[in-house]
Amino acid sequence: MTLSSYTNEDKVLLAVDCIIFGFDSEELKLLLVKRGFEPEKGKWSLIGGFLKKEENLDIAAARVLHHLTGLHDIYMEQLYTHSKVDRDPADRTLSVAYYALIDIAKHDKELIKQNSAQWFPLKKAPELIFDHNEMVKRAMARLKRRALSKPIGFELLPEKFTMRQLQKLYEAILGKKLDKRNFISKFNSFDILIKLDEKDMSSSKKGAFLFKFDEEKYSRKVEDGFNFKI
Amino acid sequence: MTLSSYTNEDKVLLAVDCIIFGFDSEELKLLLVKRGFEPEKGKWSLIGGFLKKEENLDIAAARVLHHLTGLHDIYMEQLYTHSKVDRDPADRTLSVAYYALIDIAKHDKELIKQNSAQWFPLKKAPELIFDHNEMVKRAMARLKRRALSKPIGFELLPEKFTMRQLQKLYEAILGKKLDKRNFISKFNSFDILIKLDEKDMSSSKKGAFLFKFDEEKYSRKVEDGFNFKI
DNA sequence: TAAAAAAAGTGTTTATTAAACACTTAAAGA
DNA sequence: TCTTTAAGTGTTTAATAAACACTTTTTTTA
Repeated sequence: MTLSSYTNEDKVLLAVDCIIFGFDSEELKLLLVKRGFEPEKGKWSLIGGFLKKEENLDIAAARVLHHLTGLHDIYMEQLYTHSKVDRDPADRTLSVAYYALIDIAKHDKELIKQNSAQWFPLKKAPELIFDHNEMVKRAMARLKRRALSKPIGFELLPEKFTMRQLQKLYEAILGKKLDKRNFISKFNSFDILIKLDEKDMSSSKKGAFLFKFDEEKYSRKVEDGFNFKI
Repeated sequence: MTLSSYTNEDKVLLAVDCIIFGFDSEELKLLLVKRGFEPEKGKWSLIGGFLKKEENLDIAAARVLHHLTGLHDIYMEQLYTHSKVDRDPADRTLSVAYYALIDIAKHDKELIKQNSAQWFPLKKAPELIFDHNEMVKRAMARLKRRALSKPIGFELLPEKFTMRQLQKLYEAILGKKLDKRNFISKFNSFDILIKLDEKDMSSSKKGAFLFKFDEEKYSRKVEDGFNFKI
């Protein structure tokens, strides 16, 4: 077989942009950077970078995220490829949006400061460059959808968490208040949490039991086709 | 503001590949082409083409589809961007998968013959080149998901259809038998069908009433946030 | 040291939705 | 006129979702 090459076709620049979500026990946050180069220098932006020849997109997105936060092995998912012809005034560039869920306590605070990055509550995030606002909107919609069908939220929580934190997180993602008793009994029916003997004393006098996610039970249930619909 | 250009970054070829679904009253079908050039010449493939500098992806996908079928204004949706480094042995190429839903009766039969394209029942489709099998799998999953949350199926049916055809379509998409009475009462509860005075006599002696989709009512319900969950 | 405050924890009832189920009707063809 | 074939039509039961309020524990304060 002869390998011909597609010599007469147009080539384009391909960027990846990451919508990085965090959660601080109260609200969802977004990690943004102040752009250090033209065009749109000084404005807020998602973190991004260009795909290199020897990478696939997942690798490129992980590299970009690692570069900003120092974190490895982060939950990321490809969202959508944005291609409006004039989306970047500097050059014909397409961008593949990825979203990432990280435990807000874990990233390298020095590193993000060096990169002039900053956490913003989702509702108070500034206007972003190019089509980044649309990317965030899409990411939010996907996150909501995922949260309703699998227990994705654990990526955003510390290893040990209280039921209240878990509920607050779901409330933040879904954008509505949930009933405490219904939420807990729903979640208990999944049977994927381990109740610890420890209590978290930071938010009440009585203290609240800590739980952790039982990855093993979870994987088994996924294999069995269990439905985690909230 | 000075527009700098990203001069040192790698550029890549970007293809679009279309998963084209049709429905023939019995089963879902896929429109495939026999590839006329190397690499993998003579094997079956999704239809595809390269993104041109002056197009966005939606336009490119529509162009590719129109070129094969002669059809305009087809329901298409971007699915996923495939980026494995060696996915195309000829050149470093990424591909954005789109899926399309068309009324199998409408396309230009001559044109597809000229392009050595052919309809295959989904279950009897041949092995495809590159990562096209994976693309089809993803498309099928998306179609299933969409069918459960909005009445997407009308794109696959002729303008007038019987309730039986509609049910068969959903059965084909969801991959399971549905109860006739439950299906009809569910669909009636959406209140987006117009019952015509005509009957289709082709499949029974009694004849079955024809219906058509009420786009106007549907749009109003979408605006009101109505949930079309099957 | 008793009362107030503050969040944790815990079940039951009711409403809604989904699933299971079978006979009658209409018309053509033998 | 009897047989055949698919169309058409409601009700009952099961499962899931939603609504709902009081008790417990411990610290702080009067």
